[in-house]
Parts: sequence; C-alpha cells; structure tokens
Amino acid sequence: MTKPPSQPTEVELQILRILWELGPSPVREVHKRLEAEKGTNYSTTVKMLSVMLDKRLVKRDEQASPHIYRTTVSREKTSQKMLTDFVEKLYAGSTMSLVLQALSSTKATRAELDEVRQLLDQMERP
Amino acid sequence: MTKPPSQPTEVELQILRILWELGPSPVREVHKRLEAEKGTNYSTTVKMLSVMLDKRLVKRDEQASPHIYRTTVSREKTSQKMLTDFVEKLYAGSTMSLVLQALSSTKATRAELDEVRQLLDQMERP
DNA sequence: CTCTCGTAGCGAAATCTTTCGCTATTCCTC
DNA sequence: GAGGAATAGCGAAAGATTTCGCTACGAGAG
Repeated sequence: MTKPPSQPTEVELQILRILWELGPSPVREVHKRLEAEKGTNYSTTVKMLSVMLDKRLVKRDEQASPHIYRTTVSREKTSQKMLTDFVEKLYAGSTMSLVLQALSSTKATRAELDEVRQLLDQMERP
Repeated sequence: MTKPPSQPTEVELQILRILWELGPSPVREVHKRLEAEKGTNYSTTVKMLSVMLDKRLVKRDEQASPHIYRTTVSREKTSQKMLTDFVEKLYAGSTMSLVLQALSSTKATRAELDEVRQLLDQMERP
C-alpha cells in the first residue's frame, strides 16, 4: 500500500484520461465513457475508482450526493513521469533519441515544425 | 494465445533489452544480467524465455548446445510501436505534443539541437 | 409507508504476469 | 560407467490487475 507510487495501470490510465477530459465527475459519467470504450460493468468502474482512491490517484467529495471524483495528479505531471520512465526503459535515458525517432516517424504541418523550431531556439538562450 | 499481439510486459521488455544489447545469447548470459538487475532465479529466466518463445518475441536455435536465443523484433520496430501506443494513450495521438513536452523538459547540447533542426528541415522537403 | 431506482461497497472470481521448486537430460571429469 | 554441474522443462504458487455478483442504503414516487 505504501509502496513507491508506481505508474498507473492500463485501466487506471484510461480512467484518469476520462477524468482529465471531463473534469470532476460522478461515477456514472466516468462509467458512460468507460463502457463505451470497453463495455465493462458499472461495478467495475466503481471498484476501479475505489482502488484508485486507495492509491491516491483520485479523491472524492462524499458530501455531494452522487460522489464526485477528481484526479489528484495532473495530466502534465503524469505524462511527464511516464515519459521519463519510457525514455529510461527504451532509449537508455536519452530524450533526444526519442525526439528524433518520434519526429522521423510522423508527418507534421509547417506550423508544427515551426513551433518546434521556436522551442529549440528558446532552449539555446537560458 | 492467438490474441492481437500486445505490448511486451515489463520483464519481457527487460529481457528484450538485454538481448538487443548482447545479441543472440544462451540463457545463462541473459540470466546473469537479469539477476544483476533484479535478483531473480535462473528458473525464472528460463521460464520467461519460454513464455516469450510462445509469444514469438524470441526464437531459439536448438541445435546449438546451450540453446541460443535471439529476438524476433528489432529494437527500432518495438520502440516505434510502443511510442505510437504511448502517444495514443497520453497525447491523444499527437506526436507533436509529445515532442514538445519531451523537449521542453530536458537539457540538450548545441549539437543535439542542431540535429533536430536538421531533421525538421528535411521533413519540409518531401 | 412501501417500492423502485440509482448509488456504494465488498468479497471473490477471472486473467495475466512473474516466480520458483522439482525433475529430467546432457555432458564433462575422473 | 558413476558423480556432479550446467541446461531444460513443467506445473503450480504467488502477485497484480480487472471484472462482476450480490447486498445495502438513501431519496423520491406513488
């Protein structure tokens, strides 16, 4: 229970994504989405949320009549952490390797490319 | 068994990494590394390799006296696939969002930045 | 007040992944 | 050839994650 908080699991991440998108919501709303994505039972959603509550991935307002769940972790922090982990596992920690691979395997509009260029320039003057 | 081939699991990936690094190797060699990383038993390594054999993640030469295992998937293909999946799950499929986040959260040398610039330029002329 | 429906909570089953004990089998070494 | 060490192979336990059935409670309708 008090382990080093590891990565969210598959379903946990799915739920986090739904909550990030919807904002604080009752189980019912989360369930609607989850069911649409994978056809699982309402009980499953309730249970998963309770598991996530234990892990402190979400918290809830029990005052509100249908309890309202909200994430305790931001999308940015979470994806940052997962990204770091991902880079560590697959690119031996080299973020640049990942960037190069990501870029070279995707199409991008002129505007997007410019945006990246701008960021690169910005990185050069601290 | 005949499911859509999903992502390699944690340990599977660890073993793939070892094999990518060492090249084709007997269990013993893989085990040395794995044990160093997480102190598991020799039997575990054998079993994991056999599971991975079932999943076609590795193949082996049974002629050679200690059997020789080798990956069936390249590091590039695999990381590409995992990257796509990752982007899908966390950035709603937008590779550019990932690139931006990755860049903005890392330090890079001048040379590395230039390398990225070069790639960007290249992407602009089809 | 009683019924019904939406909401909550659990425990336990199902699934997957990881780990290892025990048993062969092979192959040196003496 | 006998004994010992390295190599293989399983099946089953241990763990982790996901799923759901069944029960209970509370609020509003009749």
